[in-house]
Amino acid sequence: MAKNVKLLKNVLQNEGLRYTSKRQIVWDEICKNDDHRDAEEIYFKIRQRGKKVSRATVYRTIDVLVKNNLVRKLKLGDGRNQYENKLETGHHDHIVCIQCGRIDEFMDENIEKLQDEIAKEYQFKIVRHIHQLFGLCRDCR
Amino acid sequence: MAKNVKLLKNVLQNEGLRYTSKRQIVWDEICKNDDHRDAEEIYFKIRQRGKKVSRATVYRTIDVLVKNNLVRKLKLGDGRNQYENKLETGHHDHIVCIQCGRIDEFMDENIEKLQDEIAKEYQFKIVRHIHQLFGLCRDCR
DNA sequence: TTACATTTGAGACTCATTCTCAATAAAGGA
DNA sequence: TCCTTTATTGAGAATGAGTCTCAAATGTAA
Repeated sequence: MAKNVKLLKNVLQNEGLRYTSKRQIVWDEICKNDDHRDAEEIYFKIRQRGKKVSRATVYRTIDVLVKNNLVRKLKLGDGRNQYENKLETGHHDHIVCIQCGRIDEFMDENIEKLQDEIAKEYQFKIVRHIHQLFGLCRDCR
Repeated sequence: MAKNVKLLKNVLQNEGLRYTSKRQIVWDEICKNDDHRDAEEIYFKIRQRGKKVSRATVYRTIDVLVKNNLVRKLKLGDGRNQYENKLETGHHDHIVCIQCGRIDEFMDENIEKLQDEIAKEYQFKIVRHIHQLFGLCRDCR
């Protein structure tokens, strides 16, 4: 957990922000779970654990973490955005079951390369991408 | 334009909905432009042309058109969703400039194939996908 | 510990989209 | 054409995720 403290301190320093207990609580909570959760779930889990951080601070902290690459923001386009920590996980995209909500992760080096080629062809300098497959998982089809 | 009438009538029949002048006005407006526009722009353009369709009806009609594959809904995740008609355009994905908002379209058969393989691997039956590249276009980099 | 600047929380606010429900319009028969 | 029934429409209210406000709380440097 000391690693998480250091990571957060770096990010905050980098942004010219203060290291605070509330921010640490939010970042800790996001690290406690490798799944995808929305801001509300994170907010509630924190309260459930007996700590107090306001919804506004949860959102504000997540923004900083996303901007600084500690957290991945998943816009699935229906309702709330989802968040996951990027601690050990390398880059990946998502495959989502539209029935049960299950989210798996995938990563394909070849697709990444093809993307780079497309960017070159269109003369774009890519800074991020979204690649999401939606369908029915093995249990729902 | 007779084609657009027929297409709409088919979709509405298919959905058990009535063919109405308002719905035709919305669909016509979406067909008049091959770009990506949000609901508000479509709504305003219609009023500008001297026709009257309420915002609610614009949204409701677009939903039907999206559901029935006449319109593609683009969720870029910042503010309003965008829509484009799918008339002559085959399947494609989008490459978006985060500076000027420019949206180009791309399509790569190989990426599509790789997606299919991923779906097979994860035992998903894919019904749709989102693939968006975000970056700086040639004029903004 | 002081002095100052930043952060926090509660709830107001935003804004795209959806909902409500009375008024209007389509469809099919007589 | 004129009803009758049923769906559609519009104006504005409601929704809901996320953002903003500002006074109170907390961090920081000296």
